[in-house]
Parts: sequence; structure tokens; C-alpha cells
Amino acid sequence: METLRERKKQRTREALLRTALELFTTQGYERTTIDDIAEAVDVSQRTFFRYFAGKEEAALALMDVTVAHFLQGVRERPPHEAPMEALRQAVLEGWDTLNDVIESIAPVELYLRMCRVIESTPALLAAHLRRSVEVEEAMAAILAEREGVDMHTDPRPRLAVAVFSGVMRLTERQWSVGEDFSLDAIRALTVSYLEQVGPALSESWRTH
Amino acid sequence: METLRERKKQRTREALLRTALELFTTQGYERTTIDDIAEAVDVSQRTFFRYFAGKEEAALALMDVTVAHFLQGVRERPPHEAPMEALRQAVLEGWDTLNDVIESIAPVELYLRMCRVIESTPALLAAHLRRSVEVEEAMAAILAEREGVDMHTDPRPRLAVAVFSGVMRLTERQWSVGEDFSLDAIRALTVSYLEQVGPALSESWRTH
DNA sequence: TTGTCAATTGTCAGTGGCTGTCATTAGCCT
DNA sequence: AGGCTAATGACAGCCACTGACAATTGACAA
Repeated sequence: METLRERKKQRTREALLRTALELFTTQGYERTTIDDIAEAVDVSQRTFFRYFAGKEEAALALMDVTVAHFLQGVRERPPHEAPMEALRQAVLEGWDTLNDVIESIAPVELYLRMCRVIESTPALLAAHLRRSVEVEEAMAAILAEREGVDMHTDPRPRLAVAVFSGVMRLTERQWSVGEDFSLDAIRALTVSYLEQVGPALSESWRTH
Repeated sequence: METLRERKKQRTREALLRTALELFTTQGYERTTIDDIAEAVDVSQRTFFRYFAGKEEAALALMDVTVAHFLQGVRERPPHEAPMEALRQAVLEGWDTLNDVIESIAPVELYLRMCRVIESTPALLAAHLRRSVEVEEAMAAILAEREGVDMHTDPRPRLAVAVFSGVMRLTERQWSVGEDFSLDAIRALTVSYLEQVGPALSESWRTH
């Protein structure tokens, strides 16, 4: 961001993103048109599409940041940890340090509100889930390299990631419908849900 | 389908669906417009939307059938089976009897081709994943009732379903990118992947 | 059979997301 | 200052989708 041009671009992008998120979280995703956003930032509609591939990309921009943050966390886990344990620690630490990574873009509170918008907007949830598939692929690649296996012949990396991601999605969902939107709350939910995966799998649940 | 009117409606719907699937699998989902489909069936574009809520709904119609088939299979599992075992058996049996359920709508081969289209078309994959969330909710409800637990306080039904669904999505994906598109192949993959979930979870994968 | 009612469809106009094109503007650099 | 290039705006157009209303067509009773 040396030249004036680059700084200007940066500011336009930030303004668009902030305005978009603000509108999405206040009047809702579907009730917000691209024209609304562009007009509020005072640029043409065409300019919006030069910064974001689509409406969804703006809505999910914060997710990209947190996902990248989490993936980096996994990469930095000590190699002696078992795969699932590495994932678990990376998420827990990820929640703790989320603030630092996100605050430069938007207040964390906006992130939390946006999560709920995503969860309650079919089109957004769909886009989010599809992106998650790509994230899972990247995560599997990281695990495979960590453990020195080939993910194209060994299904375990993808399996572990699939299970883990499924559980994480559940916790996020549970968190987004609850009353406590603090990071502590989702941390506790993460721990609790991961603990109960084992019991949920093989045993019968009935108390006889 | 007593009256002439009802029969006519049925035929229109079938024609629309068949034509849509045919076009989707031959020229691709995105390259097929609603006008293409409507014109081929010789109805107005508006009529298409009276039978299907959107383009996606037509593309995923066969999935609805197989999902309903599978859910019914779970409901009919003997109560003594453990939750995961019931799911497992229901899927395996579901593949075996898929032919009977689908053939009345479209040849199974079309279903298989459509699966690959879904997997390779971002917009469709997204819609498919979102629908899966609802299916998982239904599945969790079935399990919860089977086991006599309350899914709103006990996370285990949703957890079991999340894990199971994650594994199933992986097998379907793997199957759709492989060379063998037979039902036998996906049956074998299902068994193999479910077997490897356990090993993938807790142990280290390295051979030391 | 015919006339009435209701369901199905077609037509038309419009919205919103998104893209290509081209002229205009604005920062950059010599 | 003036030429170059990147960023933007303005415009036209495509496609998915919706609402409204008119025209058609099957159902059903008189």
C-alpha cells in the first residue's frame, strides 16, 4: 500500500465490505441489494463486482479470514500430536486469538452477528457449506503431510477432517441459536461436543 | 391420478423433469436455461416455475427420492440395532433397492450421471449440501426417537448423524470421481469408509 | 349438452444478480 | 506537461425468478 492508488483501492474495498456487512446484519441479506451497497459507498454497481465476485463473497469474507487463521493454527501444531488432537487444539486456540485477526477488518461483534445471518439465510448457508468442502480438502492435505501419508490412496485424512468438520458445524450451529454469543461459549461447546463424539458413535444410548 | 387434469399435470411435470435432467447431463447445468427446458417441453417459462421452485429443485429432484428412500429404510430398522449400525444397514440396503424406487422416474444411469453433475457444479453442490442439513435434522429426529432421547438436550443424535453424513458424502464424492459407477462400487466404498472411521479418529497414522 | 366454476396456463412487465464493452477519469512516471 | 495505464462509470444485455391478469381448459351439476 505504497502509492495513493493502492491506498484508495484498499479504502474502497474496506468501505464496500463494511457497508455490506452492516446492511446484511441490520436489514438482512436478501433485503439488501448490490445497488444499496454501492449507493451507500457512492460507487457504481459495476465497481462492487470488481472487488467481490458476488454478493456471497462479501458476506463470507470474514469467514475466509477465520478459516485461514484456523488452517494456519493446524500447520503450527507440534508434530507429535495425534491428528484429531491437533485439530482440536487448533480450533480452541483459534477462538482465543480470533480477536486479533478480525479486529483489523471489523469488530468481532459484527463477525458474530454475520454468523447468525449465514446460518439463517439459505443461500448463504449453501455457499458457506460449499466453501467448507474446499477448506476440508486443504485441511486433509495438511494432516496427510503431517502424518506422512498419501491422501489420494489413504482415506483417513479426509475421513478425520470430515468427522471433525461435521462436529464443528454442529457446535457453530448450536452456538448461533443459543443465547450466549461469547467466544467463551463456543469454546465450551467445542470441548463438550468433541467429548461426546465417541459415546455417540458405537454404543447404544439407552440406559438399561 | 384419477381425472384427466391430474394425469396431464403429472405428465407435464415428468416431461419437465426428464427434459431438465437430460439437458443438465448432456450440455451441463449452467449452460442450460429454463427457457431451453420450457421450450423443449413446449410450455411457457412461467409454467416451469409452477412445478419447480427453481432450477436447482429440478436438478436435485432425484436426490429427494433417494433420500426419502433412505430415511424410510432407517425408520424400518429393528430397534435392537445400535444407532450407527442402523444407519449403516439402511444405506447399504438403500443402495440395493435404489433401482426399484428410481426407475419409475428416470433410468438409474441418469441418476448416476446427475450425481457427477452435482458434484462438479458449484451452485448445485452448494444447494445439495444445504438440503443435506435438513436431511440430517430429520435423521437425528428418527434416531432420537428410536433411542428414546431428547435431541434438543442430548447432542448425540445430531453428532452421530453429522459423522455418518460426513462419511457418506466422502464416499459419494470418491465414487463420483472414480471409474466404476456401479451400485456395487458405492456399496463397497461405503463399507470400506465406515470401517476406517474408527482408525482415522484417535490413533496416530504413522507406522513406527 | 350446456353453462358455470375453478384450476391451469400464457403473457407481460418488472426486479435483482451478474457480465461484457467502451468511453472517461485519475493517479503514475518521465 | 504530457503520455501511459489502471480504475471507474455508464450502458446494454442475459438469466433466474415473481406478481398480476387474462385466456384457456377440464370438472361437474343442472
